[in-house]
Amino acid sequence: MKLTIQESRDMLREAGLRSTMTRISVLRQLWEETRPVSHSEIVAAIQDVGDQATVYRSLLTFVEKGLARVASNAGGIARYEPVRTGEEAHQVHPHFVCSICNVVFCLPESTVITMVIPAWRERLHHAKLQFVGVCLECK
Amino acid sequence: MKLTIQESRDMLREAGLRSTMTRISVLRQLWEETRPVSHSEIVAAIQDVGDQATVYRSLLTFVEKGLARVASNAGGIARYEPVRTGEEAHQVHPHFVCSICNVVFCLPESTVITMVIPAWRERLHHAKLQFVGVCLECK
DNA sequence: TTTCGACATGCAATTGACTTGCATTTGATA
DNA sequence: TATCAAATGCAAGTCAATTGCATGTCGAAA
Repeated sequence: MKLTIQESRDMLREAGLRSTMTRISVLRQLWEETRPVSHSEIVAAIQDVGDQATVYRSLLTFVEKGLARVASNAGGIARYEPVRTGEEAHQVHPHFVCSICNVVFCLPESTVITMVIPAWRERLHHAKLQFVGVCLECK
Repeated sequence: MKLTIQESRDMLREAGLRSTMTRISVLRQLWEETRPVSHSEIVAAIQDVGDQATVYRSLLTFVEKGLARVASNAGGIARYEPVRTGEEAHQVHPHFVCSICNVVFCLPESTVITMVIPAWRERLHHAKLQFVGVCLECK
């Protein structure tokens, strides 16, 4: 799902952040991808727009402000995805991780059904469900 | 759950590995812990028994041979846990991750109920369920 | 629209977990 | 106990992540 520049500006403003070239580019890139992407992938994708340290700090800020989250740390590499409005905080968002190439992609919500017993629900404000296997490419 | 030295030797032998001081220490340490531990935590725990590179290679080997697995990469740090016999490959093993201090600990299986639709079951040979929140210490 | 201060950036350097090369040592089989 | 593939110790290298600091810029107020 793509984001217009104006939509990006609005989201940043709403989060209390200044609109800068790098931030807009990073945010749009996150929304353009269909899977969680790493810092270096974003740097490569928006090359010439902002330094890697700036991209890094943008991502940190986005996570802090709730515009993005770390979807996975598979293979020791953080992968980010946008937080879309309407997503329940405790909702399980399933990902598939290839144990060979470490690619991460989203699974349809309908792939899994998960329930958390009520006593824990409050304490688990965000859930990550990660399935590890071998992707079709590596197979 | 502790492991005797003899039990450790047996497990290593069964996995086709030589029994060495470092491996026995690492394996026993994994089983002694009640939560997944990082490479550096193990190095600290078994100090004087083996070099960090050896501990590292032991862990890699254990994962390869199915004696251990990476339970989490939270915060970019790999945490290992022993694979106990009888654990189904596709069984969901839930962990709690503190979003502040990154501590990882096991949740009782009964905390969550997860179902994977049959069409995907084969391809998802190992599942990781990770709940992110704030631990009591950080609260 | 200009000014100004806090915020954000670019660059370069550092950290720290992870990983590897290689000479030496050692477990376990013959 | 002789043998040698496997395992180790040491030191060095890799790479993502992180930080310090001087400079640049957004955007609210004048």
